[in-house]
Amino acid sequence: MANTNNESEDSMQSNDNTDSPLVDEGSSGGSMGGGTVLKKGPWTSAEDAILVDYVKKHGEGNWNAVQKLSGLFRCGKSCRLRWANHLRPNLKKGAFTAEEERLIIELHAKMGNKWARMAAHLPGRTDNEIKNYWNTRIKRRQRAGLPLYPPDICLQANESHLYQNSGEFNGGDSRHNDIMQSNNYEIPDVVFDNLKANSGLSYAPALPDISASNMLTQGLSSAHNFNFISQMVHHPKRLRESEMFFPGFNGSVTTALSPYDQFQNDTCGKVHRSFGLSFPYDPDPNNKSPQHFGVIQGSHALLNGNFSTSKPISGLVKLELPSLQYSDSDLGSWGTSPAPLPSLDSVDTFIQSPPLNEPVQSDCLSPRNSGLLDALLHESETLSSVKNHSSEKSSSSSVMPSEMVDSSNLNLHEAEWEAYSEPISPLSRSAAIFSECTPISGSSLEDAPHTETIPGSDLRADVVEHVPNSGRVENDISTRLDCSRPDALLGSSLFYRAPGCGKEQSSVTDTIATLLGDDFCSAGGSSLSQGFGLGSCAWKSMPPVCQISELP
DNA sequence: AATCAGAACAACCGCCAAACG
DNA sequence: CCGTTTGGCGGTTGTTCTGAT
Repeated sequence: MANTNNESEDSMQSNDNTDSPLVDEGSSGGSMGGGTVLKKGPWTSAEDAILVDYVKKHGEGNWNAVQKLSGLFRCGKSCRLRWANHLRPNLKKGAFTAEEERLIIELHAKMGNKWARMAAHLPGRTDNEIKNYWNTRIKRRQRAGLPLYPPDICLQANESHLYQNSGEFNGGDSRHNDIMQSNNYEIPDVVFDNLKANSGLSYAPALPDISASNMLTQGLSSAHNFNFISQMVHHPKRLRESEMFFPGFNGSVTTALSPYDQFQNDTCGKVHRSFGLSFPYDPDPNNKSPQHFGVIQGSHALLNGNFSTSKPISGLVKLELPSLQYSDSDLGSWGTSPAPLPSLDSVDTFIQSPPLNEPVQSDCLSPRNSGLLDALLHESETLSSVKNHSSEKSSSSSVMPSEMVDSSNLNLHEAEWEAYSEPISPLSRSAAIFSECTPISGSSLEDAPHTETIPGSDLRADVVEHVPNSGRVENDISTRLDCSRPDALLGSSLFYRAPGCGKEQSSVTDTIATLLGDDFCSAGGSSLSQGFGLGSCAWKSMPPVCQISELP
């Protein structure tokens, strides 16, 4: 800040007040605005009072008039910010709740750094709060060597980022590239590097079937996403304006959110499902409702979450590969385990410590923790089967539940997509497009809740069965959400280095090829293979997709 | 008790787009 | 149609607080 001294309005207000409550040049670096010295730096309570009074009298807006009408020596911008972030009524102060945190992550996975939009989904919260929270979280995870998103949604997150890069998401706003980069700064090294370096390792425990399916879905949907993107590329407006991108998501979620309480009760569940992940995502020790995670999401989430001690196995390795191959029983165990999220510190510790052998890691939360090697072997085995099936892909009833779900969902949700899409929105059409890519993830997500009560062993079956049949709105929403993520491709990490959509995409292709080659080839069921194993189908479909995206 | 690192928070800056004249 | 103003958004920076060493 410009001024080092002052008080933060609340605690230090007194000093400034001694003089003119409004102008305190000494402490705050002032700026000349039209000859007047505009105060900068922390606001004093006196200033706040003036601003509040001003808004009461004149209402919000016309912030530049504040100085003239109220005598407050602050620029309009500063006034607006102060009002929006601190003085505005109905502001929710205090730490984010577990639900909010989870929602933020989910939203970020879908939207990227669209703080304002995200704030719209969090009543009483400001974009600045969310931004700060996120940035802090990023730092934390970066430090911990963890991927930006929980394994469950990691791919989704990447997709969203990719999406942004592609320009679709943000309407080609160059700024988003920056955002992406900012986000990616972490992902690339962590995820990407992990992919290559750790291809051999699988972070099996991380993803339960569901999550795996999600990931797969993403991978599968990625192609769709590209298509979507290519179509969407033409939209001149910012993404912001086209929120309908996620008609289902925004609509349902937003509405649900309005009443926060309701949101917590109802929406959360929906959202979680919709995202298909109920990831426990955040290592945040603050999580107040572990039960949440423990149950639905928890089933995967927590456990698979980055936090599970089991995951961190070999350092950064784990990129969150989906492990669909896990036995249901495993899943069940996951779901049931109410274990609290490990703190980041613990994570760090694991990372630093080597571990495959460490029994400790394996056991705790993650189901697969019994051993990475085991997991790898298991995965490799599965992988082989997966590959076989993958060729047949989603359309067929492959072994992969996720795929099944996808295919089923594709048709299933299309109508709903449209329904959710804004009639007005030019993008409504996009909804349909998305619907095509309907993701498995959605299904997985959705099911997560369902499976919640169901024994882990039944989980997969459940997914398969329910998804197609269920016309549940929630499920749909979730599906949409996933679909909505046009950006979705497997990992922004894959793309991040290449600026520009076309380049990115092409680079993606190359990267994919490389990854496939290295990773898939990597002996013994590489974690990647498993990660993409599911997605092997998706990968296969990728090339065409890329080409499409490259089209003008 | 002192120091340091990290987290959390607040505010500013620059850019962009819509609104307005 | 063009230039200016205004509002909004996202990124960055600075300060303070807190916990660990």
